[in-house]
Amino acid sequence: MKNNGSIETGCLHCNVRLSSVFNVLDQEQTQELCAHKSCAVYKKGQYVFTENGLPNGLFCINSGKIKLTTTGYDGKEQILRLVKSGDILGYRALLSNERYHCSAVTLEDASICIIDKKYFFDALAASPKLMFEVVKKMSHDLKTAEDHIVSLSQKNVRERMAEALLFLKATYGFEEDNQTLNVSLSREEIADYVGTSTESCIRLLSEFNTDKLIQLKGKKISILNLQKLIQTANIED
Amino acid sequence: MKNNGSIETGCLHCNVRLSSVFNVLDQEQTQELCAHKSCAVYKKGQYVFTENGLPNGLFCINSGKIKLTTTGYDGKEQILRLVKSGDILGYRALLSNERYHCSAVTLEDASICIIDKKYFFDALAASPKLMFEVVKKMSHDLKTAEDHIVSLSQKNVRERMAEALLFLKATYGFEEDNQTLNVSLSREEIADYVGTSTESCIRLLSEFNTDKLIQLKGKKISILNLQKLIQTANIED
DNA sequence: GCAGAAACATGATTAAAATCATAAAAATTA
DNA sequence: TAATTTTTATGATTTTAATCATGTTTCTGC
Repeated sequence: MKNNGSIETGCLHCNVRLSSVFNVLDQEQTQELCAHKSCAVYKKGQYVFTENGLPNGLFCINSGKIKLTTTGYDGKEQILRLVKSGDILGYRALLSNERYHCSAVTLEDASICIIDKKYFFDALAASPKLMFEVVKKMSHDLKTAEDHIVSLSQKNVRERMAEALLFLKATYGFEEDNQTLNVSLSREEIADYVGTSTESCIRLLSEFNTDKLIQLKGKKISILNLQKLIQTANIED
Repeated sequence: MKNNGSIETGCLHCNVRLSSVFNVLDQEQTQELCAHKSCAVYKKGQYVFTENGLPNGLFCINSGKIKLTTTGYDGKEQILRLVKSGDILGYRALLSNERYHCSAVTLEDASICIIDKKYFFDALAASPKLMFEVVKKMSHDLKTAEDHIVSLSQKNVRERMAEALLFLKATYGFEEDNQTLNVSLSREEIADYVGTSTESCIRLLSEFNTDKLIQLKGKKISILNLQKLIQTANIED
């Protein structure tokens, strides 16, 4: 009885797995993995885990988008990372044996597996390959965070806003029309990523809209002039 | 011929090793390590590695302090991390098989070992314990970076300046007098960490000095009123 | 010890962005 | 569908911090 779930949720048949850190596992290891995970469905806006909580497993996003946020001073939110299907979630606190220092909230309905903590550690110790994959993921997140630091330190709000739109494109890509960002964030959420006030965020997006860099339709943002947006973000000189 | 260096530089007798990621190695592994490292001395202001360079080993700080900086837009420097003896250096690019995305510059004369790349990877694969130590280090650096993001996003320059002084205290500690920060940075370097202009940095430090929060003597900064500095940094409410 | 350069200091001005205020539009719920 | 709340929008004002300008001190090399 290796497979607790239905055939659809079996890891061997999971096409997201192939683009995840678990792609390095062989068939046997994958079945082991499958036996130690459980899957859950989350509604939009639900918490997957919360700040200060203790991790008891590794989350793996099957479908859906998630924001990692932390509550700063005066209760203001800060979006630290954005996560998509195939990504692992909650690995930092788990690996360093600490409490979560941020919360994970779904941006849309999501399906998420949780892999048993003990099994995951054993799997890591048994498979250097898997460990290296996780290290690469963390390394990438560290680089992204440090890029963000430079941006926050040295760029003005307009540049950071343009950069944020490019980041959303890089993270979630476009819809079928090849220009609409495949994620819906409120202006406040965008501001919480960019590090500005909601009003400034609204103002700048309106301005980009007027200047035909982007097109706004409710929460949907389309990139009309990628080249000019890159210029506005002032990426490399 | 296991030991290339003098007895003083042998890893077995290195007291810095015990507070480093390599403390998990046994005697035999430590001798192996010793056979695959070489040690070098750097003068203050020297580059250990530079942005865009290719890593060919892991650096381990024997003595001395190092700043990790990246060149932002308009050539402005950003200090990303501060490194001290016992710390490893240049691990991110090495582990993710990328070029360095920042440069490492010594803040004072330093003695630094470099551990052969191939050996280090083999050692990691052979010792999950060592790997976990490295992962913990990266995890810590990621948390620090994300804390910095929140600070840059949500705090004003005065708060960040106070926070930076507390960070220097946490990183390098005090001198024997138990109040003077055990590191010498120029005002410009502090500004490059805080994310402000050199002038604003100078002004705020003078102000803290006038307000008796700190005492300035050239590059030496003493913390006179820790409690008030914590208040000024607006850490937790 | 001196000359030049770099770092530190401080005032004046300008620019950027936050905050405050108000209102319209959209979404949610009764 | 009407009522209420939330989100988006935009103008006016204030605050913050950058920039510009100038002078002083400290450091460094000869």
